[in-house]
Amino acid sequence: MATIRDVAALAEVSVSTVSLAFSNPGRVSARTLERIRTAATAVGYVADPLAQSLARGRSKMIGFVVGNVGNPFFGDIRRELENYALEHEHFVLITDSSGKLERERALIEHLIGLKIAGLALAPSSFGADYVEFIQSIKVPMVCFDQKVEGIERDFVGSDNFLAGAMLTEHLLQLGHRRIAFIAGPQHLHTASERYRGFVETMASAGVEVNPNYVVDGQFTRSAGYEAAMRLLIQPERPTAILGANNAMALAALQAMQELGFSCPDDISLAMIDNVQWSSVITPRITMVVQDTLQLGNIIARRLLHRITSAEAAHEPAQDLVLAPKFVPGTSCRRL
Amino acid sequence: MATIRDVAALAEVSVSTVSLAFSNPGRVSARTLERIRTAATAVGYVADPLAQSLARGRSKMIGFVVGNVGNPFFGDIRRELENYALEHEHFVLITDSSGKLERERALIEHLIGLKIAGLALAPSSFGADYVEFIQSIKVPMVCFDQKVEGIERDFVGSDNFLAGAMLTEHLLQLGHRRIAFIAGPQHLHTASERYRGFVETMASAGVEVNPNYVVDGQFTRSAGYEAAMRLLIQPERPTAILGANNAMALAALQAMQELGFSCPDDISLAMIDNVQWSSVITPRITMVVQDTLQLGNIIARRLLHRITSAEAAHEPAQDLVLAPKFVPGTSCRRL
DNA sequence: CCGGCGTATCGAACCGGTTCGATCAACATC
DNA sequence: GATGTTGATCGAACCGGTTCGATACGCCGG
Repeated sequence: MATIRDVAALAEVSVSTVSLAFSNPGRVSARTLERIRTAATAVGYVADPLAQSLARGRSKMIGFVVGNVGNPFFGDIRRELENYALEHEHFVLITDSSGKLERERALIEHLIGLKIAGLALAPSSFGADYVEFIQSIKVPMVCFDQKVEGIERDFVGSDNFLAGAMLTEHLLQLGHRRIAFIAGPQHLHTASERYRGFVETMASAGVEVNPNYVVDGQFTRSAGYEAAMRLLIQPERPTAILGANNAMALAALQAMQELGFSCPDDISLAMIDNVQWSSVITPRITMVVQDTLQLGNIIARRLLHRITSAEAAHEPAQDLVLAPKFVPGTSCRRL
Repeated sequence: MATIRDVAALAEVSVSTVSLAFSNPGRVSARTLERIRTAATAVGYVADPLAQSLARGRSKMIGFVVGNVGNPFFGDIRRELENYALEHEHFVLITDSSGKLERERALIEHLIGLKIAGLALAPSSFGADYVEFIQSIKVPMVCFDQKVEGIERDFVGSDNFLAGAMLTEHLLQLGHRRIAFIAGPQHLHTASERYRGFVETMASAGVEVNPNYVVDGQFTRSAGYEAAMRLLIQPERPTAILGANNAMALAALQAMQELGFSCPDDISLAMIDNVQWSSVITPRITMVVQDTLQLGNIIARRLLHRITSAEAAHEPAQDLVLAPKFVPGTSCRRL
C-alpha cells in the first residue's frame, strides 16, 4: 500500500502539503495540486481511514444500533440511512443488539471506540441508568422508534397513540364492542401510547373495556401467542382482537387457526405495523403502518446535519413525529 | 480518555512495559503486572482500538457482507457468527450490498481499509472479473450460500441439487406430472443446482418437462410474480408449481390467490427456503429448508480458525455442504 | 572472582495520517 | 529602500498504541 510519504516523495513536496492538498485543495497552488494528484494516482494512493480517524479523532462512519436488523421496519430505515450517508461520504456500521441491553451498551461503546461520526439508535430500554448512559454519549445522535423519557436527543418516530386510536375507531365503526387488546411492555413508549390510543378511543365512544380483554404479549411472538390463547379460551370471547404490533397479531392469527376459529368470521383482527409477506397471509390483516421510508429519510437528514454542520451541536433536540397510515384488509368484519 | 502513557506514568514503568503487560502478561513480573493493572483501573484505561489496529495492522473486527441483511436466512447466520465471534473477542461489522455488485465491492474495500481480521461473504456475482477481485483479497475469508466457480476459499453452503430433487420427488410421489418450475438466475450456483435437481429427478422418473412450465423468476418477488402469472394463464395449467426460492413461491401464491385459484385444490405449491411467518400463511407451504443455525455455526468456526490459527493460512480451501431438510406442509395435494 | 545466560524492563522507531506555527518569497505600500 | 502583507510550503509534534533490539541485573557454574 502506498502511503502519503510515497506521494510526497514522488511529487517532491512535503507530507503536510500532500495532506493539505486532499483535505483542503483550495489552499494549495494549482501547479502543486496537479503534481500531487498525478503522483497519487501513479502510486495508487488511498488514504488509510484508520490513520485518518486516529489523527482526526473522528471517523467517517455512522453507527446504526437496533434490536433486530431482520425486522423489515428497521430494514427500511437502515436502507434509507445507508443511501443518504453514502451520498455524503459516510459509511454505516450496522449492529444488532438482539434486544439485549448489555449487548447494546457494549456495541455503542465499541462504536464510540471506533470514533464514529454519529449514531442512529433505536433505544431498547429506559430508566435512570439507561438515560444517564445515553446522555453521556457525546457523539452526534438521533434516536428513533422508541421515545425515551429523559433523553434529550433528536427523536424521529410515529404517532403511536394515533395508531392505536385509528384501529380502535375502525373496529368500533364496524360495530365491535367486545374488543381485546394484546399489549406490549408498558414501560416502552410505543407500547403505552398504542394502549392509550385504544383505551381513550374506547372511552370516548362510551364503551367499557373488559379487563379480561387486555393481555400482555411483550411485543414478542411467543408471549403474544400465549396472550392470544388466554383471550380465545374465555367463555365470552371477544369479537375482535387488536394486536399492538405485528408479531403479536400474527401469533394471535396462528392461535386462532390452531383452535379452529375463522378470521374474520369468528373473530376480527387488526394490527399495528406491517410484515414482509402480509399480502399472502389470509386473511389480509387490516393494519396501521408507519411510513418507514420517510422515517429513514428524516433520520438520515437530521443525523448528517448534526454531523456536518458545526453549529448544529448547539441546536436543541427536536422531536419529529409522523402520522401512521391506515391500510384496510379483509380481517375485520362488520357485526 | 486515559492513554497508555497515563498508566505508565502512574505505575512508574515505561509505555512499552504497559503494552506488554496487556498483550502478553506472562512476560512481565508479577509485581509490575499488579502495579500496572491497578494503575489502569485507577485512571480508567481502555486501549484505543483504532490505535491498536493501526499499529498492529489488523483489527479485531470481522466483516459480514450479504445482499440483504433483512433476509432471515442471512439473519440466522449473522446471529450465530456474532455470538461466536463475541466469545472470541471479535466484533462483527454487518454490511448490506442490496445485491448490488458495485456496492459490495465498495463495502469490501472499505472493510479492508478498516483492516478487518476476517471476512464472511455471501458472493453476489460471478465471472472472471469478480473472481479475480475476490481472489485478490488477502484477508482470511469464508464464503457462503453461493458457491462461485473459480474462487478458492472456504465455502459453506447447502446441497441445492438435493433441495430441488427432494421437492420434485415429493410432487412426483403425490402423482403430479405437470410440474412447473420457477427458476432463479441460472448463472448463480444455487439457482442452477436447484434447477438441475428438478430436471434430473424428472428425467429419472421418466417424466418429460414441458418447456412452457419452466419460467424465470430471477429469485425476486416481482419477477417471480410475473413468471407465475405466465404459468397460470396457460390453457393447460400445471398441477403443481415448484418455486426455487421463497420469494418467488410466495409471489406465485399471491398470483394464484388473485386469479382465484385455490392452493392446493387447484394447484399444489412447494418452495425452497423458509420465510419468517410461514406458519400463519395459508396453506402452510411444503418446503425444503436449510439448517441456518448449523451453517452459521460452521461459518463462524471456520472463519475464526483461519483468523486465530497461524498455520491456517496454508490449509487448502475447504467446501462444506449440508443437506437441507424437508418440511411438509398442506400446500401439496395427492392427485 | 569472572564469564555466561536468562529474565525484566526500557528506548526508540514505527504504523499513516493531521495540524499548526514557522519560514520564505513575492508583491504592495509608503 | 525599508516595511507590511499575503499565500504557499514546510517541519515538527502529535494521535495512541506496538515491536524489537538494547540494557541492566541476578544467578549459575567453574
